Amino acid sequence: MNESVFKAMSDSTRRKIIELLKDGPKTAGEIASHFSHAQPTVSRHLSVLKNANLVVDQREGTFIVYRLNTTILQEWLAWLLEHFGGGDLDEKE
Amino acid sequence: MNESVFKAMSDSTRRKIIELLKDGPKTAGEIASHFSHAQPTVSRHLSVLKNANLVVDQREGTFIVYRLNTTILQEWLAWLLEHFGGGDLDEKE
DNA sequence: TGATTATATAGCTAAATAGCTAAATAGTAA
DNA sequence: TTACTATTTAGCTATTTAGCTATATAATCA
Repeated sequence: MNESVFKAMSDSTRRKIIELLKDGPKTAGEIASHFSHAQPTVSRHLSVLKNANLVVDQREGTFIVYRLNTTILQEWLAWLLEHFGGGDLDEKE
Repeated sequence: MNESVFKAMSDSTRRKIIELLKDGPKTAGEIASHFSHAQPTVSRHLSVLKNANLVVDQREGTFIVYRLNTTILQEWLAWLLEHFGGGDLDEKE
C-alpha cells in the first residue's frame, strides 16, 4: 500500500474533503467554501489528495471539478482490514 | 475519532510494530530488533503508539512488554468503514 | 555498594508539513 | 487586447517529525 495514501488520510481537513466528495463531484471553490482556511491552503490539500491518487480533477471551463477515486479508497480500506482487522486477537495474557 | 490514531498509523515503522504485536506481546527490545533503526528511535515510535492508546506497556523486571490495544485498533477500522467504506459510490459521471 | 542490562528521555539536526499572502496561469467574454 | 473569475503555484514562516548520539532511569545481581 502506497505510503502517500496514509499521509494523505492522516489529515483531518483532507478526510473531510474525501467525505464531501463521497456526496458527488465538486469544484475546488465549492470544496474550499466548506472550510475556514484560505483558498490556496485548500488547493494544497487537494493536490496532496491528487498526488495520492485519491481524487482526480478535470477542468470544466474556468472551474476544476474534483471527484473521488473510489478505487484507491476501497483498496486502502481493504488493505487495512487485511493487515489489522479481523483475526482472533485473543492473546490477552 | 482521535487524530492521534491517524497520525500514529500514518508511519510505516509504526504500522509494522502494530503488525508484530498482532502476533502477541513483545518486549521493547524484541520489537526494536526487527528494525534497522537505533533503539531510541524505535522507543520513540512506541511512545507515539502508546500516546494514541494503540498499545499498552507493562514493566516485567528489566523488560517492558508491549501489547496491542485491539479495542482502539478495531474502533479505528470501524470508524473508517463507517465514514469511507460501503455506500453506492457510483457517481462516475 | 557497583556493575550490568533494558529501556526511556534529552537535546540536537534535517526534512516535511500546514498555514499564510502575493503572483502566476487558464479560461471566458467584452 | 483588456478585464474578470477560478484556481494553482511560489515563497515565506512556524511547527512537527524522524532520525541520531549521549545520558538518565530502573531493575537485577554480585
